[in-house]
Amino acid sequence: MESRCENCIIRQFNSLRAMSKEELKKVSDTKTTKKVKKGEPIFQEGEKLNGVFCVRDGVSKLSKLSANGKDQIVKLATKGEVLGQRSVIAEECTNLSAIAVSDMEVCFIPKESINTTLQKNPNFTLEVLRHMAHDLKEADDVIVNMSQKTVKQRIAEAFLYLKNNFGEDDDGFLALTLSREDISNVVGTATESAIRIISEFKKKGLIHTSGKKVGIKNERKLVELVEGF
Amino acid sequence: MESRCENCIIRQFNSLRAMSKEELKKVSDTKTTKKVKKGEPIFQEGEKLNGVFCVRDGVSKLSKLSANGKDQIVKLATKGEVLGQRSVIAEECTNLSAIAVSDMEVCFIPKESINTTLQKNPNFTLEVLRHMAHDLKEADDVIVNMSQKTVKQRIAEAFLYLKNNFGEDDDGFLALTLSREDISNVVGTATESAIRIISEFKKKGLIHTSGKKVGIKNERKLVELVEGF
DNA sequence: TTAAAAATATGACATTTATCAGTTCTTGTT
DNA sequence: AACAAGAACTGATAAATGTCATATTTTTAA
Repeated sequence: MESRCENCIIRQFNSLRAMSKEELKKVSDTKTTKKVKKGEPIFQEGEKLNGVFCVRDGVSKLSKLSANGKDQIVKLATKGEVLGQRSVIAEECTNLSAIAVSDMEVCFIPKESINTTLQKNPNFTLEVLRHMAHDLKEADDVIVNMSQKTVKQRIAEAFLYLKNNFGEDDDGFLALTLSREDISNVVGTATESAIRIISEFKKKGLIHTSGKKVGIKNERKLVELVEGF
Repeated sequence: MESRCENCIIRQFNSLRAMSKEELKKVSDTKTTKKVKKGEPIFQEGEKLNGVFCVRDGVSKLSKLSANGKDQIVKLATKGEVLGQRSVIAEECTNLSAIAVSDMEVCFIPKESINTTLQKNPNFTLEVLRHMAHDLKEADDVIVNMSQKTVKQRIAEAFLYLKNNFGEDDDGFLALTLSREDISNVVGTATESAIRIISEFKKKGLIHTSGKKVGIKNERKLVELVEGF
């Protein structure tokens, strides 16, 4: 059967590729595969995770509830990414919720498999470390964007990000469709403000929309906007 | 002499404690100690680092220049923290500048010592990984604060953070004194806005000031403010 | 298919924050 | 001690963003 980790291509994109044949076999024997419908949670902020989730298909938003009751989306995770790693490694409850933004297929890998490999396979640990170093750098960038760019710039950037990371469909719309609320939670603004700016972008010919779908029409101008004209 | 890593207490607070006796000896033989005056850089954004810096004394701000020419301070690093780890591990140029906020003493450890230990000592790698996992969580929190809290709340939180992490002096002022500009760069706002809010806090009896020094007068109210009453 | 619910959109207005211009206070230097 | 340079501060005003109310469209489910 093709659902053995040893044969899974997804693995090539994450730290699991540093596992040995035997380690992978063990993982494969203990893992379980699970389908998650759009809108359903994979896990919730504050939960104690018994393992990590490897995304085989679909996209998940990683978000954190703020004191004022709004969710802040910290990251969008797609095919190949491993969710819950941070909290399993730090042996803490997770600080983020993971909710499916599209229908998903994820593999659950019990933390024991991860932990014993971390203890025994320095290459694996190093690989995980490198991934986390990368995530940390991205988080730094997000901090700077959040505090130094205007909402308009952040929304423009979000669209460019969606295009670069998830591509476009045949009709030229962004392949990943987010609700206006999700967009506002990515850039950290009020939903109405996001909607207003999206309308403005449309009027100015930077994007085109159809329902909640958004397509990029003038990428150059969007880039200029992000960089401050 | 007491400047050998094996005897350095600072080490207890960071991932170096997971090194073996021999590894520490090697580190100690290759490390160099350096004094950095307040305001001087340890390294600058974009530099390629040939090693990491272990903070023995003093405080450094880690910041990133934004497109609009303002610095965003991402973290304040103090005694025991290791700077430059992320970029050495990811083998990338550093994404942050490190500038001394008070007079400092740091040890430079060449990356070779770090890398060989990462290859050979899984415990060390795991320890570094745990630290980075912690940093990542903190970064997530900062993102949420930046996007969901008002400037007023962020400044209040910054003062509480400074008290909790650096303590107070004998006269009840925060032990770490930051310029108004640095404060504004921590919370991501214009210097004038930060000053205005600090004046307001003073009028309301939440803090007291003397020159650039700030002391917390009513911690409870500050906490309430951060949490949104 | 249609009614109800949810999401999107828009307007009016309040609030927050940035910007610019200028003054006063500190600090370090000679 | 005097002065220059840089911080800190204040006011006036503009710009950005949030909030609330309401209309319209889209989606969902009976």
